This record gives sequence, structure tokens and C-alpha cells, in this order.
Amino acid sequence: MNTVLSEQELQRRDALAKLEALGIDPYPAEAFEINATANDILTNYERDKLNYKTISIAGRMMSRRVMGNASFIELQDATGRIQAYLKRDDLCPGEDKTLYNTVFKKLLDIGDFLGIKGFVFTTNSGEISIHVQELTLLAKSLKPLPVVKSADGKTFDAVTDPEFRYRQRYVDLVVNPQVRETFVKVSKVKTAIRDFLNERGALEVDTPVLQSIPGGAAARPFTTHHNALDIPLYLRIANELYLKRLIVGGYDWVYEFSRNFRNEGMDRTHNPEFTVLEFYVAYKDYQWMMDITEKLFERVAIATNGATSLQVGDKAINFAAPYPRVSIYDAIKEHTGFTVDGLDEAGLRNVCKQLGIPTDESMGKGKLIDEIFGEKCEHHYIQPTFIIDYPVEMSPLTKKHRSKPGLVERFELMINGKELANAYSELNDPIDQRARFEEQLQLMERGDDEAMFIDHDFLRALEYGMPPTAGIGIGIDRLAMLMTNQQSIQDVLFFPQMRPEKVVKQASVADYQAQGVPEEWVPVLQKMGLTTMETLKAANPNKVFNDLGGLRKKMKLEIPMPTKDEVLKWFE
RNA sequence: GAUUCCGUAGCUCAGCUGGUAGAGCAAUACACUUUUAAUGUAUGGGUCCUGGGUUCGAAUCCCAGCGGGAUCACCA
Repeated sequence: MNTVLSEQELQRRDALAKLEALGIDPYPAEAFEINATANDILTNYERDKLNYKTISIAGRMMSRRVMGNASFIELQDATGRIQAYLKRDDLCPGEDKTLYNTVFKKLLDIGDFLGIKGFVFTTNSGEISIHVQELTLLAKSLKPLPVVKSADGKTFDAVTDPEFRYRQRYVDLVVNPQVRETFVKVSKVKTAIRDFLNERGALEVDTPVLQSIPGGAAARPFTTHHNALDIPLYLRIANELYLKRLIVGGYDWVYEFSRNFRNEGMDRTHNPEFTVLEFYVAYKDYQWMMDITEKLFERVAIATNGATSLQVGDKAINFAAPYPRVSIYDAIKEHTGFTVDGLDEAGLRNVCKQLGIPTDESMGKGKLIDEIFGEKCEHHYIQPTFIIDYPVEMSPLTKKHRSKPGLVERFELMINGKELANAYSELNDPIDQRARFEEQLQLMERGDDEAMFIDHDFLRALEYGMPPTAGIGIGIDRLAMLMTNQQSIQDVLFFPQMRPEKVVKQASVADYQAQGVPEEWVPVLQKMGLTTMETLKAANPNKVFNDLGGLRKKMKLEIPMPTKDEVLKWFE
């Protein structure tokens, strides 16, 4: 990040000063009353012209076409862009034409926020426009926006650099309307889920983000420290164990949009913080959960895109319920030909070897089966499919299967070759749960750094009794990616994680003054690239003195030259 | 973390086997008093990501670093 001002930034600061000199506050405090939006005018004006005789609208000026005593600008508000027409003598009915000639033409810039009052009309070339009668500057913009133009569906000079777009998302949102659209859809996904759950009597809750035991999932947490308590705390990797405590407490359906944090790699589908919707329902099982899940996804698809069918890349995905249900063993058999049902650890390792899947000593039975599925099966499930009945070893919080020994009542929902949701009949036998946690401890000792810790308070809660419960976690960011047809998680998060930007270290004006440099010469030294005291002192005093004269002329500064002796003191 | 590609004006991008840094938009000034990304003329604007090296000479070649993208690994 460079803090030296560019030519255009200096011009805008100059315009700012001139506005103030004219008595115009570039950042007025008063509210600006609005009675119309761009989209409202464009969609309704033609059939309701009488209602647009005295409109008041505000937004950013995104383009300006001056033609002598008349001009056209484009105003962009939250709903879109509309053209406005300014005529000098309408804007300035009296003798004083300053507002048009100076303020509008010289001192306003693309990106400024304006409030305009006037009436709507249609131009000769047929474009619905606002005839401006009053113009108010609402906020001056000091940094030039990238100018993106478009016509006939073609876009010119669009800002596409991902680094620019993610670091300065505000600019991305201003100049790329389709990005604003994407995030509106992301919001619709969440609203649709809330509506769906609230209609059925679910209770939205909040549980701790700071946890002393990061439980409920297998992942590496971020660690932090609480000063007053003097204890380590972890940012949550999941909220599962807290929601189940609430089921113990007597609620029968709770949900939370949980911001989770995992200290792992980042890529197109992983951000260190991400959102998972979890919900838990008393007296239900995973069969019921599959029924409700397919209804939920169907609802979300309709709410965000208006249809159950959705084109994602080159694939059409159909969210209409119901979805097929395939056991993980059947899936492996179908896609590899191997029957892994009943195999022990050594047998599974052998299968992995034959399939060319690398294994290591820390992997238990569950992990091995997971590897085979992930490697050979997962990507085949494009249409929504429930993969069900997982081995007990990979599911330490899941109830044992009612009829199939060695398995648990669990499903994952696969869509477009990716896992979108994970759900199960919750384990509510406290004795069994304690034993499962202890197995996790053994995995940890074998070197699995993602195995779970024992949460004794959670076990105590289970000992008071938890009703049979079905629970699910749905990856909201990935669901949003799917629903908005985005390839990268960074495109459905407003501010994806980035390495912090380097701020170019720069001396302040006070630093220069302390060195004896008069304030008016500071910009000149900065122009020479002498932006720190170290570079200044290391510079050749004779050359600096000479360059001062040259730049004084070039920058059109009307300040007297310092003497050479005065300049030499800057280097002491 | 590994591999690979990229980093040039406010923005989008050219810049060949090394020879004084370029265009369009944006900006400034003037002209034109008119519309549909696109009026004309002129002007200003650069730490060619940073630091080394090779060379008479580096935006260009080499090395290292920084930042980003993509692929992979881990995971949701």
C-alpha cells in the first residue's frame, strides 16, 4: 500500500479545498431525503409518469459527459444506474453560473456521491433520465475509481485482478454489479434456510466461539489466550457439542449459523473462517433428517434461482426432492469393484495399495475407508445423493446403526462431486460416548493431530440424558458457491483471508520538519523518492539541492528556493 | 508446504532475440453546445513489485525475496 499521492489524487484534494473555499461542505452532515431509486424509476416510470414529477435520488456519479451548457451523468445507487441530464440555465437560473461551470464541471469527480432533485423524462434517443433541478454534493471521493464501461452486454476494462478485487472489495462492488448480485444471492440462501427452519418451529441460538476445548469436529484450531482468566482458549472448529447441550436442556429444535475457524490450508474451497449451519432435532433420526434435508435444499434452490434445476459449469444439477440414498460400502463396490464390508485394518490397507491410494500408520479403519471413498467415489456424485451408513471408527459422535454391526447412522450429502452436508443420529449413550472419545485419544497417540479431545462437561450433559436426536451440518459457503455458480470460496465471502498488505514505510511531515525541512518542500522530497529519513540522509546533498530547483519548476511551486546552506542542514 | 504462471500510468493492457517507457479509458487545458463504452486537438502522469547479479547498456536475461492466481497435499 503506497501512501504517496498520485497526480489525480492531488487534483481531487485540490478540488476539495476549492469547494470548501466556495462555502460548499464536501461532507455535509444533513440527511438527504430520497423518494426514488434507479431501478424503481427505470421499471415503473413508463406506466406511472405522474408519480415521477418531483423525485429525489442519491448515488455515485459514475460517468460524466459534458457538452457545453448541458451534460449527462450516470448516477449509481444501490439498485442500479440511471442517467441524469443537467442544463446550465435550469440548474443556475440566476446570473451566477458557478454551480454548473465550476462546481459541477471542474470540482466534481467520478465517484462523488451526489443528491439530485428533479423530474423524470425520456431523452430524444429514448433513455429514461432525470432532469436535474437541484444538485447537492453528499460526499467527495478522493481516490479515482477504475472506470468500467459497458454497452450491449459487453464490458470494457473490467477490474478482474483477484488481488485487487479481494483486498479492495468495496471497489469491486462499486464497479462490478454482478458481484453485488452474487452477494445478494448468498444472502437469499441464508434467508431461505432461516425461513424454512423458523416455519417449522426451530429456535435460532448462539453458542460460544471462544471455547476451552475445541470439540465437535476433527480439525486443527486457532489458539488464543484470555488475559483475565489466564487460560488458553480456542476459536471454535464446530458448535455441535454446544447445540446438543441445548437439546439436553429441553429445546427440541435448535439451529445456529456457526462461523468456524480452522487453522489449515487455504485454496479455492477453503478459507480459515467459514460458516456452517448446524441444526439438531429431538426425537428424530437420520432417516427423518434425509427427508427434511432434501426438502430444504429444494427450497433454497427455488428461493435463490427460482427453479429446482441449476446450471453449474457444464452440469445441470436438479435439486428436486427426493435424492437417492447409497451406502458407502455400495458406493465403493460400485466404483472400485472391491467389497470392503467386514475387512479389518490390514485388509483395507491392502485394498488401498491395490487402488494406488497412499496410506500411513496413523490411519485407522475409518480413515482408510474415507480415503477410498474420497479418492475413488466422491467425484462421481454430481446430482444430489445421500451416502449413508459409515463405519463407526470415523464417526465418534454418531449412534451405532440399528441393524448393521460396525456401522453408524450417518449420511453425507454429495452434490457436484463435493460434500455439502454431514448428518447423523446423534450418539446419546454417555458410556459409549466416553469410550469413543477414548478411542480418539488413542488415535491422537498414533499421531493423528486432528483426533478429538475429551469434553468432560459434554459427557456430563449426556449423563443427565439426551433424547434421541438427529443433527446436521451444512457448509454454507460451499452451498452459496453452488447456488451462485462461483468457482472460488473467495467469491462468496466479502473479505476472504489474505496476507496483510505491506504499508510502505514513510516519514511523516513532522519527521521532515524535525529534520529542518520546511513543510512546503516535503512533497518535493517525496517526489524524489526520499520518503524516509534514512534515504534522505543517504542522498547526495548537492544533487538534492539541484533537483529541488528542477522539481520546483516542474511542479509549478511558487515558493522561494532555500539557500544551499539551509539545504545542507537537512542532512545533519 | 510443493509445483507452476503472473506483477509495467488511477484502471485495462502492449512492449520481439537486451538499445531513451507505449496505447485506450480516466485526468488536465482548449475547442465543439451535441448524448449512449467511443467528439476533436493538445498536455501531464511511471520506484516497469523489491534487492542483487550479468552487460558498455536490463521492464526484458540470471539468482533471491515479496505479493497474487492456478494445480497438488491437508481439510469443510
